[in-house]
Amino acid sequence: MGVTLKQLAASLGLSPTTVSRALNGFPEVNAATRERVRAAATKANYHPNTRAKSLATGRAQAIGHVIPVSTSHEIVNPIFADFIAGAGEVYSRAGYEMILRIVADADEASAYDNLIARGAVDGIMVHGPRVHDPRVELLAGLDIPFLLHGRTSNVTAPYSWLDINNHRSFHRATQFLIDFGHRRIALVNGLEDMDFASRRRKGYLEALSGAGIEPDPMLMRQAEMTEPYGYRAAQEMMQLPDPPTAFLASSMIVAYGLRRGFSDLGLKLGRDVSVVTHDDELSYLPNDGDVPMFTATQSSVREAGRRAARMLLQLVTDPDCGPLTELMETSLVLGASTGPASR
Amino acid sequence: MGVTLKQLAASLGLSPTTVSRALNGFPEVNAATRERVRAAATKANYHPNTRAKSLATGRAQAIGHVIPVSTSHEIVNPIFADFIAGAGEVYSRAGYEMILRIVADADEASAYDNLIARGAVDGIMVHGPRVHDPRVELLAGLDIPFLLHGRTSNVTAPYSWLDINNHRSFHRATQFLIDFGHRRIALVNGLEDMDFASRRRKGYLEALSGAGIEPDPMLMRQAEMTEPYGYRAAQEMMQLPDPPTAFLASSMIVAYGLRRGFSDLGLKLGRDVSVVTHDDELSYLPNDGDVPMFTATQSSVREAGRRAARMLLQLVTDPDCGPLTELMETSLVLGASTGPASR
DNA sequence: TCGCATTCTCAAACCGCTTTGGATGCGGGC
DNA sequence: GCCCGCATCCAAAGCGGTTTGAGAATGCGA
Repeated sequence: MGVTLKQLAASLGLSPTTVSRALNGFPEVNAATRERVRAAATKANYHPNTRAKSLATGRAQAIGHVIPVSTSHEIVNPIFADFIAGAGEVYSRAGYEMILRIVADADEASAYDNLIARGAVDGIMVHGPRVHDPRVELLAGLDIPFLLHGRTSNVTAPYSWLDINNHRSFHRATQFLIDFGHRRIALVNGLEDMDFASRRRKGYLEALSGAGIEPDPMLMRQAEMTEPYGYRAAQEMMQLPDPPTAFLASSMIVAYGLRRGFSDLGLKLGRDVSVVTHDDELSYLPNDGDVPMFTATQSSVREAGRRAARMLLQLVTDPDCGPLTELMETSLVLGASTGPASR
Repeated sequence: MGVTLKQLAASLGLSPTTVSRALNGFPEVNAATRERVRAAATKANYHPNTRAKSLATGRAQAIGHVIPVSTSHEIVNPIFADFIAGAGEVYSRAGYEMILRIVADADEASAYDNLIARGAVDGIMVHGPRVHDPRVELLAGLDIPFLLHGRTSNVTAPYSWLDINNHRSFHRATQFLIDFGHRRIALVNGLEDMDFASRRRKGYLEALSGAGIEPDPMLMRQAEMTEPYGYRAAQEMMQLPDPPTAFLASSMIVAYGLRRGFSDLGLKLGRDVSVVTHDDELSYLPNDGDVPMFTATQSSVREAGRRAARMLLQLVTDPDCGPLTELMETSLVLGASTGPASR
């Protein structure tokens, strides 16, 4: 609907070639002409048609994000919003478009090759990798740059990823609770076929065994990370014959659920029972203030989005820059939700 | 990177024209030929290049979503994720791509005309409309179908929107509390330059005045809807000389904050103090069960996304189908957070 | 004044698809 | 036998840009 290059050229009495080169900064065009062209372009609100441009150049100038929505649970992980906000920032600055596909996880494979075969994107961001995730091999065979937010555990070939150190993070958190004298420590985890959750569990188990504590299956749960899940975990585990004195939560949302569970049981967080949660620093669930409400392993998923986007763009511009990987450490921030074991 | 139409045609000994028509279901092609083409296409994993196709047809087969992120607060409204999940479902079924732009609200205007001038999208979904929102007029002048999720209050010309009945919703909620004997009712609102928040406030005020209750500025707040905001509102308002006996919350997140505030004051929800909240039915904050935790004005934002997407696609396919509008009613669901005024 | 190297500009091909306007071959009615 | 209509297929012209390979204009030295 906008002005076309041809029209602009005609209005200036120049050829499309010259106008194109003028706008794209090629050296072989007179400085005065270039200025004249630039002025006319902004005046006419000329923007090159993306589709035409990318057809001609062969680059789509777009990155695809495929968000899986589990068909069984229909849950949209709230961290996507912040991650995407971070990534989006970087893309627009770099002149890239973000194209988003929401797919039921069953259709995911076809979503990728559809996206690629159609030439719609130059690169792909893979969300929510599972422990065994066929997508990595699928994408590796497809000859397009891609990057995982997270990792997967069954792939030997190198690939690009950005992840937080879930293992160390939960190892440290567990160790911290142990150092406070806790021995009955519960893990309220996300679904453990998700790679991040699986790593957290390993970190937790290693810390326990390092301290000679036998893991108790009654104290380990996994589920979709909703608030009521946290609530039920608190309620039910606290009624065990030998209840936990501390909890590890996989997200702030779950931690809120735990907190509500305790408060309904008349238990005070940080005194009667301790909680360490992972905190993705979602913008609407800030865990800050003079003393943050929760002791947390903290890492901004928004920042992760920014970094992941930058890495992926680098892979797109220079496909041979090799697999890029980044492991972000979390910080363990002391809040009001932890205290020494009382008994 | 995939097979091109030309290659496919060559491999079949046919012209590109025929192959194109065969695949697109034109009648002037022999049934046997068509089958042959189809078979070859699936075998070669042929997908038409989106950019080329849309260049040729003039339709982008894409819808743009512009998500404003307030520069001052850097808050990403969590409802976007669910709304977009709903819309995305509809788009993929209809063969449309969703392209997402995250923009600081200052740059929003330019984001729109950039998107359009580049011919990147066939339609635009407008998020988070404010009471006075220049975007509607801007878009109206741009000759592209668009639809607001929400409304704006300062525009006289008709435009397409899908909204929930915020006014009636909060009017009913307030009335419900009044019927329970509450007279000191607090409103913990979102930012009131947002249109939805402004309408909720009006509904609230009208119900109060209908009952002859003088609104008290001390009982009305507005801010970005975070959990700590709810917490502080509860803490501070309950320490007023004449504290409220009931609260209206603008979102589940705020309601959780309120709840935590009360519980820290030793007050029990539904007995000592009542809360009615709006519930967008976010997937990770379900308010259900035998007796939902909160009495709530309930409306699925996921479903809103689906409907809005369908409406927008209709506007795209038939631009003359006139401004489309839909006002979704919320249901007032009774939960455990409300009870008769005690004093 | 001419020749030649520099600048600057342009015509045309191309990216991968759709679509218009024929072309071809065949059978049937007259 | 001729002409027409129908069923199939195709060549070529776009869509709106970029890019290659030249051509025109200019400046300079000889």
